[in-house]
Amino acid sequence: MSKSTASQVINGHSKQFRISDATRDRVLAVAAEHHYQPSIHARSLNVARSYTLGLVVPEMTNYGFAACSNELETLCRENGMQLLIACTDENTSQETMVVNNLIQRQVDGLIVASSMLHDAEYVKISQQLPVVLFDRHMPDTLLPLVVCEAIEASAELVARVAKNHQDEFYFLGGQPRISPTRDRLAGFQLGLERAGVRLNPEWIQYGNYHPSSGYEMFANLCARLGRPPKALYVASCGLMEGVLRYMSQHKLLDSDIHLCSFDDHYLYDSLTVKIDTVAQDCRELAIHCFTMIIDLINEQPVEQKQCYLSPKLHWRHADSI
Amino acid sequence: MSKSTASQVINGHSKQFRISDATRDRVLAVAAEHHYQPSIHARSLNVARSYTLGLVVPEMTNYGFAACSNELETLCRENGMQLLIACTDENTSQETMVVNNLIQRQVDGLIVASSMLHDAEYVKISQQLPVVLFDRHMPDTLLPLVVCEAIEASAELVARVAKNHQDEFYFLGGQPRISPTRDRLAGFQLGLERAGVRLNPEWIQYGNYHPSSGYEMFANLCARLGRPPKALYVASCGLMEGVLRYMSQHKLLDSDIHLCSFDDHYLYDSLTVKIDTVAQDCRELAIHCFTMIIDLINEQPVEQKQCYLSPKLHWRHADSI
DNA sequence: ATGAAAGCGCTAACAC
DNA sequence: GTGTTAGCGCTTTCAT
Repeated sequence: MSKSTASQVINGHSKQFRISDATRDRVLAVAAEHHYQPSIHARSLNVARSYTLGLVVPEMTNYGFAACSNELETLCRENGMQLLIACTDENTSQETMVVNNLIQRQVDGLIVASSMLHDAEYVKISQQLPVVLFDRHMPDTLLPLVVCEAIEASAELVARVAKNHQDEFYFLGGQPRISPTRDRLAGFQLGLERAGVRLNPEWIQYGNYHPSSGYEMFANLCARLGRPPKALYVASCGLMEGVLRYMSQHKLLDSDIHLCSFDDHYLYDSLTVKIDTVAQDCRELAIHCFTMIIDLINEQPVEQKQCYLSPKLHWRHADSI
Repeated sequence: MSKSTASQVINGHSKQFRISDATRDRVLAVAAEHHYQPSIHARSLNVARSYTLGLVVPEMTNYGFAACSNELETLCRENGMQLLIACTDENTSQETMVVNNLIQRQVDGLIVASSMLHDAEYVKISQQLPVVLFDRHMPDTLLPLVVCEAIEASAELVARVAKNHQDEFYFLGGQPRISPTRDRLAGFQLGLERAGVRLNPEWIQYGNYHPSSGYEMFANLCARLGRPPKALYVASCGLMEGVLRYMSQHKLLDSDIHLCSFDDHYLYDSLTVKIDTVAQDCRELAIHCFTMIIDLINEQPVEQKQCYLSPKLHWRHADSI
């Protein structure tokens, strides 16, 4: 019994190599008896694949990314792959570093929620290995991507709320040039327009996607107005965290501000402050990312390289419904 | 210039192999020019190390585990290692599977928040590679571990609250036999005792650490009493999620129930319901896990193999202070 | 101070 | 049907 025979059996190629059932069983028996564990590294060295997938996210503590990571981990595990997660802290140079790290570890594919403004880096990388952008995308990029459709959903949310808030409706966003901010702002503007509300440019505030930035922007707003705003659209869950912290510290939680936001969180159900949200479906996002990257890795045709998922609106204000 | 010389230089062993500065620079120049990336798999195959660490957690969506994972990822990255995260869904057979997976990937060490009742499996594994238990531990285990001290902290919390709630004080826990439940219950009992309150065995409810279990236990409790309990200690953040969901659905969020729990969450600051908590420090937990496992991997002496960290109490009720 | 050679454990091509 | 062989890219030992 030789190594190669054993190898074929272990990899389940016994059929196509016409190996007799007898020897196959013998191999399997010996393997089981000796608790044989094939060396992934030797295998990877040979076949030039690592059976790993790289996932790059800003932070794992953000509930949405945690949920996506969790789903992707499950999908990977069920398919004999291992997920390698790396965090960028929303920092582009750190992003470059972690991506290089993952490539050096020879990940078979890369799923990235990028903080970069341009896709240049990933266009180059994608000549080397499959890349799928998710959650965020760069303007005019041709790279495969999976994101939630933010514009129409935000517009719908905002339009309905704006009906009751013609005079003021503020917007807190992250970095102005990345897609989540741009799209959510575009939706916000579109929503106002549809409600027949003329946008006051002073309503728009930019920061970054750290909770502290949400806190700060909201604090500034309150200082400027001398009171909390009457209606506010917050562009993400992380920013909302900061807003809520400020409100809680300043006893504003039962002021009659109309809050709405992109991203849902289960604890929003338990707040006195009602928050209407655009809720992304993380499981769906994860499944699409996974099947797309796997198809790319296996060089199977991908029918739709750019996938926009429809989020659901989650209404919590009685008067919004 | 030969492969071996290059190898020495790349690995920074030029000194101890008495390689001339001239050749060293030449090697480095060529490497840079060709964007040379050493193959981790070839290296791993040779030195029988993968420069990866396995982390096993019940779920990444649990805020505490997400935070710990995030911290550990950063620590690994800063030290040239890669974190491999796997989820068990609180399921012991899945735990066995993911652990085997990680071992097969030849992780250099394993950090585990185990759902198992016994340490047998890990005792065996730890003969093969370093294992550190974290967050949870098995009774009488001698394995290295890093956990938060739960008994004394819970007792302190509960004792103070029980002063005002002599007549009833309920406890919702997870699986009765795993350490988080046992320790937190022990603290609860101790706290009552210190407050001079006699424990009514009916106050104690067990489930598992899924939010749905918290919901269900709380629903049962309300049904039994015909009203929400006056004081309640919830053994974890995940269970509290379920409790809050029930309260929100049944408009109980401004009832005068005194809630307290193990595990803190930033959104608790924004709830009308006040929750006093025992707050674990994830960063500290992560740092201790990391340094311990690295020392074990490098076979350096570990001064303290079982590390109990002191959590902080986070008071939100005015009358508790 | 540098190079040659063996071998880590596996897979794939090819010979028998 | 099964065994032989070469080589994946690296590190380490030993000879020069």
